[in-house]
Amino acid sequence: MEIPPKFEPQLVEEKWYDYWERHEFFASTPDDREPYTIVIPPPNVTGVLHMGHMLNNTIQDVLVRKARLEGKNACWVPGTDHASIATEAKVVAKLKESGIEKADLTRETFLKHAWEWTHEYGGTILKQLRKLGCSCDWKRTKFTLDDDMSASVIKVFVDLYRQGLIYRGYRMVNWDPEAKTTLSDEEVNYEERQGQLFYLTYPIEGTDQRLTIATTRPETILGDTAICINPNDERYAHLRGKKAVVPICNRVIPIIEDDYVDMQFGTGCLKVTPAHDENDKAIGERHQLEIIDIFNEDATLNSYGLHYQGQDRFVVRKAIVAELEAKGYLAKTETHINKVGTSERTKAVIEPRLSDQWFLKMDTLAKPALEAVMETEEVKLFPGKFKNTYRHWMENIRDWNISRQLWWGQRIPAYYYGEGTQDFVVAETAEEALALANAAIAEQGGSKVLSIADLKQDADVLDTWFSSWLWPISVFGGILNPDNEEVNYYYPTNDLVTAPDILFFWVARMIVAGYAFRGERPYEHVYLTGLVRDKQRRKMSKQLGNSPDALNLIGQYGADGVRVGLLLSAAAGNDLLFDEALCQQGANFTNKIWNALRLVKSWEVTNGDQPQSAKLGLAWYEARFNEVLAEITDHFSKYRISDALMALYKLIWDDFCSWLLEILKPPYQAPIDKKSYEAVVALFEKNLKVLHPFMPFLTEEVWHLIDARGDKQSLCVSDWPKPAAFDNKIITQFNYATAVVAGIRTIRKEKNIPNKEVLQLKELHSEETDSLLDAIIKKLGNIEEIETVTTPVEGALSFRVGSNEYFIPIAGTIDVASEIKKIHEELAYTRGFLQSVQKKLSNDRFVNNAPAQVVELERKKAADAEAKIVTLETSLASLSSSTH
RNA sequence: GGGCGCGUAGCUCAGUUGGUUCAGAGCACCUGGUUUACACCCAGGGGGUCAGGGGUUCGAAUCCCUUCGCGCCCACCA
Repeated sequence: MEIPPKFEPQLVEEKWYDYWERHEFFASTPDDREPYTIVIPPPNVTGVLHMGHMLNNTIQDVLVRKARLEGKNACWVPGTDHASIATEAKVVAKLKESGIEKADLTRETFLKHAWEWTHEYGGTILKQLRKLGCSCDWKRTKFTLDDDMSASVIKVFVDLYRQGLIYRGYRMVNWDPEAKTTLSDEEVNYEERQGQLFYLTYPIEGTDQRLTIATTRPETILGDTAICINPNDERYAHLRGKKAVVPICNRVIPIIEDDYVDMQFGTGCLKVTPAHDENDKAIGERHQLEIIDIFNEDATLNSYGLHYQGQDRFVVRKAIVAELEAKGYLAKTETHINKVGTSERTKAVIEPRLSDQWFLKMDTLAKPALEAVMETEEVKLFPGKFKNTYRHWMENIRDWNISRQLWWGQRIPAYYYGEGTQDFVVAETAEEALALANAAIAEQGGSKVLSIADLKQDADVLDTWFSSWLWPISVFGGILNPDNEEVNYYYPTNDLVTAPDILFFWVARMIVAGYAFRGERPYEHVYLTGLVRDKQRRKMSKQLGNSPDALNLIGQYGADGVRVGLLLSAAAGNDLLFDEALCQQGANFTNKIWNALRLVKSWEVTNGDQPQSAKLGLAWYEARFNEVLAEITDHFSKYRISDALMALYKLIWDDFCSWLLEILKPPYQAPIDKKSYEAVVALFEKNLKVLHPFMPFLTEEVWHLIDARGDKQSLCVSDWPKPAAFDNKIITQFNYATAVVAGIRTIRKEKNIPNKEVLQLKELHSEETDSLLDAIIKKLGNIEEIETVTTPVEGALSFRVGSNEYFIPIAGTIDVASEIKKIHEELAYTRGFLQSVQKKLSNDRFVNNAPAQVVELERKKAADAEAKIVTLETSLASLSSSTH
């Protein structure tokens, strides 16, 4: 069969992916085997594949494919997330483009548009994952808004409500005026900004005195309902019990006293605006202050804003400062750095806002999740450094605001039947709610009987994370049907692979949910990848335009090349500095393996004798393979995927290609013996098995070409090589031989002796070597004859390996002076080394305190060095005498 | 403001409980090489006061203290 000179990824990737899918190799159903389960971190349904996804999913695919090869029942559940804020924002923007405002649509019409959008773009990212080679069980694909997924969310909400863990509260929340919804604390980013601190003077009622307060938000004075001083502040003793007048709106407000006020900051007088600041709200509650909300939901001012009504808060800030200054209320202005909260999604500045919201009590729920990571280690984080961060968060967890003022998501199953804020019931269906509502009315002594039309369901939807925290359970139907075969078999899952930025949003909450709803961890290991950054360490982002197009990369370097490129630089938990050059390295590696295939396939096979060199080389590689396999196994157990790949990369490139294939390579146009050929094909196949999780397409193609029996099963369901004991001695011996070969090569290079020119080698033993090695040295050094000598050879170039010396006689004159110089240098180094070892050995405290084996080692080092010095001195003497 | 972590070759990073010639790997770089798998390659080579200083120890990249530089997380100071 003719093998093309180059590996063309484009030609084989689709072929093999179709083949895998057609044969349902990725499909999983419960059986007797040990399960291996991963649930995908569901990407945004309307998203496209970016570098972070590529990394995450490549790692997951490596783990899943390896488990599959190991004979486990591997199940990787794919799916997408409805991502309420992000998706709703996209839909709103798209509608706006066609001239439609969300506000003009009914909820039903809007949702119709959103679903259309979802159906149009929803499959994109999953198709892209196929291009990357991801071996998901596609028939299991789930979407967080699927009917059964939503039903699970609603059931959990109702259960938690009935346990008293969900409550409705009038609270200060993070308000995103652009998305017009609340955000959880985790969705707010704080940034330092240069702002200004304004000192404003307020008249004191009934006097001509004034007091001065400092504020960063002068526009909020219109919502002031008190001035607060510290009760211990003697400076302001005269203000006690008085009232102040708010400038511009001329409202009269009390002056109150509270310990909260820091006498050192600003002027020591604090304006209190309970509607727009969490601390002020707390003070307001302590002192029963009035609450005046001056903003509309888009953060323009409402009627309390007087002549500023309808204008944006930041516009008003400038304008009101000017007005205050003009009217003599502005004492001074200082620059001031403060932290400003912004929305993770829309980047809008967050407005603290009081509103009715739904909350989930977290303290008791969080406890088992904290213990699972910190104490029992039922859940292990990789790398472990994230444990501290996790603990800190879980120990200081606050109640979770789970309501969002959006339409895209699971609607809160609370039904209002009366005018009071507490006149509601919570139920999974409207019918059930009706029954509950009628019962509640009867209990309150009412006689009215309601119909479903009288119930008003809460307008808000649930936070997206309130659905995704159930993901590992709900994808197996474990919420609705807790004892079903699927969830019992696949849950708990094995590994979760995700980025650290959603450790709290998602990972921690899934652990909470796992213990809360199944009494068990959701997964055993959490592998936290780094963030993908560019070469300058900048985060990849659309705005910067520094994020390469994922599919373009695959087109350019092949899926295997991109996978290798990503993995090579992705130490767990470290940010990954993405450089396209790494994909090139990956592509080069595919080419290297391809050419190894072409070489092996080019050999003509006969029944001739197996050369000694081939026999030895094969035995060595067998041992070496097992040694590296053990290393790789160890790396995998520590989730050091990048190190596992690098070990394999070097094994194949250096040991297999550069050493073994060169040893086996028959002379030009000569055939190879059958025994060696079959052995090398078997070893090649073992390489492919271990390499398959990293480079699935290339390895599958080579697998079918290397030994084209025609009936061969797919590599992805073959078997992972069994770890085997290996012969350490042969590895040591072989290393000695390679050192001799390297010595010969160095001399060839230094003296410009072509590789083609056959040389003689003389060996002066001081330590015994295995003569079997000679075959390898001869072949790779292009040596005709190796002769053992007992005295240094005159008129020859020399080099040393260990304490043995090698001589290569060459025609023409030898530069004796440079040979002597070389030996002098080696001698100096070895003497220095011996001295430092002897110093150690003559130190009684070392000999007495160090472990015996360490001391023994030092003794051996000394003996070896002494032997080498003797060798060197003999050579030197011989060279010197030859000059006379 | 509090907490956590990092600083090793030009770059990205390994270096487990202090002890093999422990100062490493990959990439990059330098030199030479193309009739006979691969120039997407082969062979050879250079390169680091392990951030600085102090200490513990027979012995420190590794443990302790300190200085400098950097990153992340948490926090209501107007």
